[in-house]
Amino acid sequence: MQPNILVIEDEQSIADVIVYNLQKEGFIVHWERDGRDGLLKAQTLIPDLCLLDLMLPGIDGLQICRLLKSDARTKAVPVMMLTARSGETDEIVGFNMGADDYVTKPFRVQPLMHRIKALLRRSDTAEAGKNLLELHGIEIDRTNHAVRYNGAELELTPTEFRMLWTLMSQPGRPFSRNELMETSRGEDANSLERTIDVHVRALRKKLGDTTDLIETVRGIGYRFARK
Amino acid sequence: MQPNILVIEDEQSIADVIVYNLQKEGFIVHWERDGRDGLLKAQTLIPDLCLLDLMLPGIDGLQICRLLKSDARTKAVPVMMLTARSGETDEIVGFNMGADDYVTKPFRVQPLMHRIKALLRRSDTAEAGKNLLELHGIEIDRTNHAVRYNGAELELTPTEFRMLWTLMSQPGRPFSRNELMETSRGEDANSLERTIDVHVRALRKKLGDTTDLIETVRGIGYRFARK
DNA sequence: CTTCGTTCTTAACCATTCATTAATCATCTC
DNA sequence: GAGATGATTAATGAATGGTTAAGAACGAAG
Repeated sequence: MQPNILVIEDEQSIADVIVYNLQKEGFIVHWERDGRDGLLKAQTLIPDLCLLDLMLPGIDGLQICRLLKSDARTKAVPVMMLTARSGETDEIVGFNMGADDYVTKPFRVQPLMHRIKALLRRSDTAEAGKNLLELHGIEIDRTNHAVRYNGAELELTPTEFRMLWTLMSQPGRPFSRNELMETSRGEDANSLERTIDVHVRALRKKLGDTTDLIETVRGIGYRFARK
Repeated sequence: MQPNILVIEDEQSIADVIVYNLQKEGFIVHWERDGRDGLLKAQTLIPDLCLLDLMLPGIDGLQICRLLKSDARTKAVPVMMLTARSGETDEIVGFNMGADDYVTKPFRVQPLMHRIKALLRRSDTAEAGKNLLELHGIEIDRTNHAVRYNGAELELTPTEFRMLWTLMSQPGRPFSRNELMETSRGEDANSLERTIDVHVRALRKKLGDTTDLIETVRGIGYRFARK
């Protein structure tokens, strides 16, 4: 299972450390340095966790957090706040704003990683089934990294697996090729659009070409059939 | 079976809520309000899980946790920390002290219950009750540090043994190389990825190369075959 | 303290699989 | 029908995993 983590942090040096370590832990990492961009990203990507700096250009972290928590789509995304100052109001307000946990700068990396994992674990069990999606006889299981189609196990490559997960996580919603690539590969997703087509082709083939569960939305991208 | 849960918490109001809800879930609940008493209780009772407040009269929670984890009898008891403030170093140390999970106050009851159950589930196979696992003719016995394959005793090195235990504790779930290394070597697992491959290779060889009980999950890690 | 044997790790190399690209064909839209 | 967009295929190169052997680290015994 490789959860998507969105990091919204303007300080390059801090972001670097965080991103590097998250990647080392096997997460797919997305980094936005501006508050507004971060919010937009969160709403399209719907990450598994959002790591959010309190002080940001654009909008400040609290605003973002509040907006995330009041939007039905992102309501369930656990938010970990990164606050510059320890103590006082900032922090307390952080919790009223709906942040699920927070860490004060300066922080050490290892504990931060632990807490991120703990937070993910927490939200996993809380809304059980977040690691298992099922629709149209397709079952995708992130815990066991397995896909079954009408009971039969399918062998997917890592990229295919992540793309299918993305598509199935929001059935009916079309994803641009870029979005698809980013949710499966993270930040540094710079490939030609045809590349994604090839992966879709492979997926369709493995799912059996008969019923097209992955639909093409001309001019936009692809989507998983809702019904 | 009704697991024993030891709650060490000095605030009456909080303890009430926790105890009430745990009982409602069918657990046998023990409550100590003082740190020192709690420690003694833990050592005599050996509960299936210990819910531990960070700030306590007597000894503080971290001390207790550390003592629990350094005592052979209570080493395996999963500890869930209850911390007053998030973000502080206190907490961060909490993980270094060996706590298995933690929750920050104020907490909501339902998620706490979920996480307690999750922690129990996790440690059922991994830690507490079970010291013997059996699957596909392989029998691994932690008390005697012995492995049998179709009756025949296998000679495994310590690392191989721990890795096999980890893998078999959750058949079907793939473990990243990092996870595998951490569970067999502890926190500071700092080795190349090939190192793990070498151990897997050795394990596979000893298990007989014919049927691959340890499966490779490309891009993720390894898992023990579920079926 | 040295020696020996075991176990763990590293490094180097090989094998396989996967992602990407490019090239060509098909289909849709205006 | 022309231009744009998507589908398909095969080729390549990069990423990933497998394997082996050598030597570092550790511990036990002399």
